[in-house]
Amino acid sequence: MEKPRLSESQEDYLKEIFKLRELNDTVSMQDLARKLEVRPPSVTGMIKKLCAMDLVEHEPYKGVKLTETGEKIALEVLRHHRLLELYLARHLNYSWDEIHEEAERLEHVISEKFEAAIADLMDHPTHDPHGDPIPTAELEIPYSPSLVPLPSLKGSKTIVIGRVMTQDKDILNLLSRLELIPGQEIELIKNEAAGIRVKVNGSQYLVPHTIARLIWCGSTGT
Amino acid sequence: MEKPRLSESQEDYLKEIFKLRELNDTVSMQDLARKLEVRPPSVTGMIKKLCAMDLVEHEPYKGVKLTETGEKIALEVLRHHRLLELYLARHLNYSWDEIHEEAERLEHVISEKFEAAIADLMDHPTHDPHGDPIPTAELEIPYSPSLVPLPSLKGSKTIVIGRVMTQDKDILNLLSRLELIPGQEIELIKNEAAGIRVKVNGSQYLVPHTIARLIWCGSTGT
DNA sequence: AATCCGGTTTAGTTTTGACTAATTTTGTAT
DNA sequence: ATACAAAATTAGTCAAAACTAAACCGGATT
Repeated sequence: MEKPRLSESQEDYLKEIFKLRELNDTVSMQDLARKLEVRPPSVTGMIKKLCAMDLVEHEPYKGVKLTETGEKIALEVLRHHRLLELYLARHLNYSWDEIHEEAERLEHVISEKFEAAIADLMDHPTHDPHGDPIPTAELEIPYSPSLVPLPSLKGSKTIVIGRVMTQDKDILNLLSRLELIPGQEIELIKNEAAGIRVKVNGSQYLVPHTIARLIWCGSTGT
Repeated sequence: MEKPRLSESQEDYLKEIFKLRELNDTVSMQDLARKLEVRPPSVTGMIKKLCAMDLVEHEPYKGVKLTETGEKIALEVLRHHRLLELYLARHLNYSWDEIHEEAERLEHVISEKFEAAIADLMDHPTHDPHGDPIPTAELEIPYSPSLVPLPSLKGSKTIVIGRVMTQDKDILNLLSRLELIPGQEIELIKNEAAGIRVKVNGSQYLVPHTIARLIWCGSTGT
């Protein structure tokens, strides 16, 4: 099975299927259409092609999942994306909310050489600035400490942010200004009706539930 | 006149027209077809579209040239390309013969932010590793010392390589191994029938005329 | 002046990946 | 059991950018 050259679209489909699978366990045409910003018939059409290439399996009216080969490719793209995000942040002074957009375009065009060069330069990091795991060069997903969404936590304690699961620029921008970013220790004050009250570096905020559920936390380095 | 969003193909056409214009002063469909690795009818077709967008002017059966707007865009792409080449060489340890290929793909997808970031990082360089001038942020072509092709030189003297005008990987690879690269001082020995005899860092080579005419030289820093 | 030939253009086709409109399926609610 | 609504699929269209084959200039040669 030699390696077929995929279009950027096709890579995006595979990547998105992979990411949706992590959350939903069944991936619908509609979810894909929303994420990829295309209409459902376009998705059905593309899925058919990917099916013919043995990159996905499709039960009509049920859902899609990646084949072994499809997942490999998705992980390659994801590795490019996340290495690039970290690289842009660390070496080119990109702010937290700008990195996604640029990486989204670059991920499809960098060579293996480029990938290896920036991975070397950054000492083979395991997580990107949003806390997302970066697949290794062998396309394994690295170990991550177990995390839970902020709203699921009870009582009041000190925790650390592990991952922020959105790529919405405005939300990211807001969170970065509040320093609600991976690695940050925060103090859980109270779970109120309107949101979750937290203390960050001395400042106290009420984080609305809609935003709080995007923030995944773990216990502080014990 | 608002800024139209161009496809990568279209950017390549404009860039190539600009580069050919520097050499030939009239740009034929065939030259373009060769450079872009496309058939002549494809060129005619695309030129028509670019004409309709007021990016080029076309005298049928004569040739094309860029309009003001078209040239601006060509210079933008060229700036991206040449900044990227230098960046890859300086910061990601790319070898001299690898940079062109990668820059060729990246030039179309990097943002203004990326461009500015690497330009800053490198202190706003004026020439890329091949000695080609890098258009400024304002899209002016920077001053370059005047150069002449190696075969046009008579007598025996010491000169400095200013520019190597090819992007053929094999030739670049050869030249870099002989250290025949911009900035290098070389000693002109003799213009023979088979080529030009030069001395570089103590080693003497016979450079065939086909290759010698790609090497442009200036006088050593007086 | 007529011819010829290389370069250019026209005409028509293909592929890719989107779209809309119409139809079909599936699961749920009556 | 039937009907309905949401989701998925089919059928057919469009635009971009390439292609081939065929027709068409226009400058050099005779």
